Amino acid sequence: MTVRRLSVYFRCLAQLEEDGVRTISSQELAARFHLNSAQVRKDLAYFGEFGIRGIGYDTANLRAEIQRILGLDREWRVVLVGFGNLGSALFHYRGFARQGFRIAAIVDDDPAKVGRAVNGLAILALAELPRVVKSQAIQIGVVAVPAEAAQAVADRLVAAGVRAILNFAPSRVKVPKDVRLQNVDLSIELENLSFHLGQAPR
Amino acid sequence: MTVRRLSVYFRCLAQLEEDGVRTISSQELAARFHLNSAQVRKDLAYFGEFGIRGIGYDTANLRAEIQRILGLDREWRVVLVGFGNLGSALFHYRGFARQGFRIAAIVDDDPAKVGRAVNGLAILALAELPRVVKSQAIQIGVVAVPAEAAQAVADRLVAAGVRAILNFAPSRVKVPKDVRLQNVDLSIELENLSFHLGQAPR
DNA sequence: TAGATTGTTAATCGATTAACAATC
DNA sequence: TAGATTGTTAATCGATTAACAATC
Repeated sequence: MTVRRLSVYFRCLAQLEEDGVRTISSQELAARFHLNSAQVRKDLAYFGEFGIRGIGYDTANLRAEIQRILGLDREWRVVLVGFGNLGSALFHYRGFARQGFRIAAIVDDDPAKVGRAVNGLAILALAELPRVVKSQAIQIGVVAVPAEAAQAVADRLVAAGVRAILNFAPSRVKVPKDVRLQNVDLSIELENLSFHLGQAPR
Repeated sequence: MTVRRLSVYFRCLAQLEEDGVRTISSQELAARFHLNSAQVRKDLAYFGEFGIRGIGYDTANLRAEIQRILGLDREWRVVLVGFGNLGSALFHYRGFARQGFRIAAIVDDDPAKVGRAVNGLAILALAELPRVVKSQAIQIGVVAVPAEAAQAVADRLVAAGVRAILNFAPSRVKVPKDVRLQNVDLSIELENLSFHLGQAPR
């Protein structure tokens, strides 16, 4: 939950920095998100003393600190598994690169796709996974395959040695607990929307 | 938060029903998600008395009740705005239909795309939005355009009369508070992953 | 009736907020 | 020094969990 808020602060600070705002108080920062200023201070103080009493926070400095805390100051090397509609959309999604996620390899089990190149990056066979994870020093596997194939792909990614999996398939997968798993489950978002629409009057 | 858990119960119950399990206790249900049985009972009791003391919950009945609560027993009519990589991926994503989200129209501002048909559904010009929302009785707008265009698209959707917006663009948009907004922000998921990887030892 | 399990009340825990001494 | 704002401790609030009477 704190990380979620740090993400929000980060983007806000980046914007403020662009706008030429040099310092900002917890009060002002909180007001932008309907949050409490004590919460902002507590979130930040947890990671260190970044503020100056009587003044507030140096915008650029705080932005840099949060960037470092979130690990956004470094590059994460990613293998994209599955180059269907979703995989292709993710590959072209600029937000990935913006956050330091570098797609260093693509694999797919469809022989018709293997060998093709997108933006100069060749699509490799699934069997190449262990070799490419090692040679490309890949840390993260992105699963963009159909639900029924997700677990098998996750298993192969873990065996190949990735440290984290970002799962876009609409199914839960299980991984050893030393591997970080992040599910991006669209179903839950849809159900949330559906529920709240159902509650509304009309 | 409760809705999130209801979603999880729902999928679990659907699975149990398929497996032929007739009744399940809060204890058993909780065990599957490392939750507390009191929490399961409380979540469910909030919406009504669905259980039978001494027995547990009827799997099929509870599944149906949650389905109704989540609004998954009805169809939601959707307009997809933007048919780039992301829009195309969402259009072909089977989870949408599975949850009752029926894409009834597609609009895009690229003249090269307007007029094309996908699976028999024509891509319309952005200017058609007010007309199509009305004629197709559309309740939900899905925003799948670049970040810089998201706010303008959201405004047009609201003006056209949708009741909810599902925003996939990597930017926050503002809508009147009688319109339900759900952001699917991949950036936050990436930052979460990045943060936790950064904390891990190696 | 005895055993099991619900729905709900009371106790606990953690997260949010208020208040304030420290200090720029 | 006076005013402002931090970092942090204490108070509050809400959500989770334990306990149990109701009841199948």
